Amino acid sequence: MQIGELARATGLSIQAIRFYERERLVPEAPRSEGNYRIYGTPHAERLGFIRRCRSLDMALNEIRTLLGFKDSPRENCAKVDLLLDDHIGHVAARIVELRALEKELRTLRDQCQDSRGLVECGILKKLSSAAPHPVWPRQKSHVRGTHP
Amino acid sequence: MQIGELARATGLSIQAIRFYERERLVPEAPRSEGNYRIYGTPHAERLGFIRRCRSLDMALNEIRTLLGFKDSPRENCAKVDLLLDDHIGHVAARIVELRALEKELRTLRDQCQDSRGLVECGILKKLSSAAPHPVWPRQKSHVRGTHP
DNA sequence: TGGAAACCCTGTTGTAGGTCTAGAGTCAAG
DNA sequence: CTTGACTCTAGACCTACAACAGGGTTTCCA
Repeated sequence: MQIGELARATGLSIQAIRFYERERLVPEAPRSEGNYRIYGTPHAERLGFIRRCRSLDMALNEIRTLLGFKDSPRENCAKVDLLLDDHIGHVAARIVELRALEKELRTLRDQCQDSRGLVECGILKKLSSAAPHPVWPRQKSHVRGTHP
Repeated sequence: MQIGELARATGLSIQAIRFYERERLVPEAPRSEGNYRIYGTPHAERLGFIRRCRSLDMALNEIRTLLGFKDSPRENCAKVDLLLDDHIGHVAARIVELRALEKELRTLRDQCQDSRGLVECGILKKLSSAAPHPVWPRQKSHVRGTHP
């Protein structure tokens, strides 16, 4: 199987597959005579695992850890739990943050009565004035905002 | 006012202020004899505006647009509304996504009964098997995930 | 007068998770 | 022999800064 077919099979992009190889999440694929990467089902399965983890929004380092657990099955299952609990915690925290943010944005949005001139635009006025409560220090958490 | 004092006043980092200047979100500050940037209250106000927008998780491009509206007050207030509505939409959509994600993670988490050996770890088993429903194509939306 | 501390400057590199492009090589069909 | 589909590598680009290196400036105190 060449990389294009593998990409279609896994739903990953060709560049993503090469990227994961560079990042050592998957072993280097053997090459054909013409230097094309050749894959088998084990590769496809491992990449499927990665894709499912990514669709759960895990970081590559978390996935790396999980793959390590899979690769050396002497470890304890509890560590997998811990990683997942950790990740769930981050997701839940981000949801709380975003809900507060949405509320604040809707309040701001309601400042605009209708399409009167910009000079009186309540939204810009609010954004220009000092914050009623101290603005939070920018998030340093493991949790991203709303832009990709 | 030097850049450090301005940073303390606005709650931004010094690097962020210089970054916003390079990105032309604020005009270039005049310099002192020793080539230090010198700021006045208009700079502080503009940077405060930017900071409040950032704390609402707006992208720099959205902020640039808002600043443009402020700078040329001939435009219609309705455009500000539209931008904000758009942004609220993205935030709301991300919340929906993250809630589905959290649910899926908790289901996965429940696969682990207790600390039995890795070979039988239900979580890894689930992650290894094909997805029950087709995994969503990776998000291309304007909305970030859970890692910063 | 000299030196330390605190401040500032520019420029470069790194972050996460890839995408996109350029320029070149490979392979099968017509 | 050529076309088109596929692949290769290397490097730039994206966001919104943070961190650092290697220097200059200003001020205070002995």
